[in-house]
Amino acid sequence: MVRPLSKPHWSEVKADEVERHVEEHRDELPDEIVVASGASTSGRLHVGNARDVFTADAVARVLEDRGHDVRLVWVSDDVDPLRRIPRDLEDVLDEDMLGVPYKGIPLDGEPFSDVWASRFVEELEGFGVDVEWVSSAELYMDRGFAEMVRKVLEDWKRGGVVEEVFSRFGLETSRIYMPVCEECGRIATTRVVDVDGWKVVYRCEGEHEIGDAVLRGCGHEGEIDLREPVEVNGLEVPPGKLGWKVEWPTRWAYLGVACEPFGKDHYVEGGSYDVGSVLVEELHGFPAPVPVPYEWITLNGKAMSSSKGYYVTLSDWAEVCHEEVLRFLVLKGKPLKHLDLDMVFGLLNAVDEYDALERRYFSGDASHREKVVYELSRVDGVPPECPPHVPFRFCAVVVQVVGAVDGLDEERFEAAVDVMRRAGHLEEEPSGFARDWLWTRLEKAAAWVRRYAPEDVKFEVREEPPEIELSEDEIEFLRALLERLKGVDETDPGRLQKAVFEAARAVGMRPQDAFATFYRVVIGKDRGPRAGTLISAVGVKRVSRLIEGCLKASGS
RNA sequence: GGGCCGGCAGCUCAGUCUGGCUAGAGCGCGGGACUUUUAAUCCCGUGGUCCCGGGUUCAAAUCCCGGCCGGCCCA
Repeated sequence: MVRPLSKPHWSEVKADEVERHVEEHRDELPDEIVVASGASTSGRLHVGNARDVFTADAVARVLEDRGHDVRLVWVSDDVDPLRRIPRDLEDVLDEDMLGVPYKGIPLDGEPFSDVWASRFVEELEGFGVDVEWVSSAELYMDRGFAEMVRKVLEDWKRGGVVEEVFSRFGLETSRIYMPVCEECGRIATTRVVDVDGWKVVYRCEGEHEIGDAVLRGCGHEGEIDLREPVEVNGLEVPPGKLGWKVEWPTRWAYLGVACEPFGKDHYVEGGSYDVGSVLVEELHGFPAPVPVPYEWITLNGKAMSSSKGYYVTLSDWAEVCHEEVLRFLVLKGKPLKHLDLDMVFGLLNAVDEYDALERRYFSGDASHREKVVYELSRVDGVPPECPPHVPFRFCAVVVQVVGAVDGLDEERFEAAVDVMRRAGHLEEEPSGFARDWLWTRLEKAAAWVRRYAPEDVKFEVREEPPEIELSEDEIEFLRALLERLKGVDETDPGRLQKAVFEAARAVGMRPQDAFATFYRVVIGKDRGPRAGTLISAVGVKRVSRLIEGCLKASGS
């Protein structure tokens, strides 16, 4: 047995599987390999929804690299009934929107679901994912899909495959199709009474638990045509939708899906993938796609939820960190691994880890699997050179030192580069790509400081000398420090660090007390970034001015 | 009741699919650079019942069977 030189990444293993699948079902599948992903558009879409897409994108990218034509589609589930009013929209949406399909809920004149979907698709572009957005509502309004729906309902009416498969799994078929009530606009309260060709007779009645509410049917009895949209709140919505367990397989067959990632909740015995796989084969004569079940992304250990307003969006992430780092976090581990997001220290560690990987990639020390992870993490291909990895957490200090937390300009950028240079983080003068890269990192670090940095790592260098009460020792210490700062090379943080320490020793003060005094004078806190680095960054002149001013203002 | 996933260093995990070098990394911890507070940097060091039991094998963290514990999901 020859030991393989390097092991494949999970995306490659999946791609192998998809290739075999496509080979085996050449007659039933389209020429282009369709990799599907999707989400329910019931509210703002977040990084949890992005795992689905990144996972699909990874498999798609590998297949593309192998020379296949691939379609990456993303389906927005927008005909589902609204279960609860999202927290961010409590003031905007009315209770009577509950039970109405998302597509029929207006938000600034646009369907509620399209607002979320289009925003998400746009965000995905920024993360290097180009999806073909397919709206479920539009599918239902498509003639070809409507024909498949009719086929399903006819089969159901005569007690065919659907009934047989459902009962095999111990499931009921009573809610196999949900018409939209033309009277009240809700989809959650209707029942099919009869099916006849394109016509579906329904009644809006009974009590239905949905979310935390109980909805009562309006009593309307009507008839819809599977080909004709219905108007709800001035918006055009499909006449109804299939129950999820039939809708999914029907969609696979219609779109020709060969591979699809989905949340692990669907991947259980008797769950929707299980039932769907059997249905799609027996009803539509189409092979079930290669499944890629994945775990949820949690935020500080808790599930993200758009309806509860507890989430991080792709835009949130991109504001405070590199897009690649999120892709990296999602793609490095197998899809079924838990991934817990922590926007504070977890984020800093993730950037370090990503930087280290990037360095190995460029030095040629990366294993095969690492190379794949790195390349899959990239938004826009491999950069022309290895970026100048000034640690992200150091950048978070630097932006505060140069006063760029609220915005970066040329002058502050130069000051920041100066600090990095003195701190020994730059091997050569950054230009072109390296410069742009540093600019981006500094901007993101600044945003991170604004939004996520804990209080104890935040600080601001004083503009004016403070008036504070100083003990004799402290006065002595500050004078000694001032003296020592005079001749010191300000580009040498180590030397400056020593100067503080020597000054403390000269007056017999405990170093930690001396340092605390120093920080109080310069940044108004008891602690701060390493003193030498701070003085070097701020400049001896400015520090001296603060100390002198403070001594004067404090009456010494 | 069933399913999926996980269990390896103090912590978070990689390695398990495809059995094979001495079981790794980061963080932590100890020490040093520097008599120093800090999620600044570098260096050195520390750290293990790979959940338990059995089986297969020349060889098991890895494969098989049976348990235990935890998380999640379906019903």
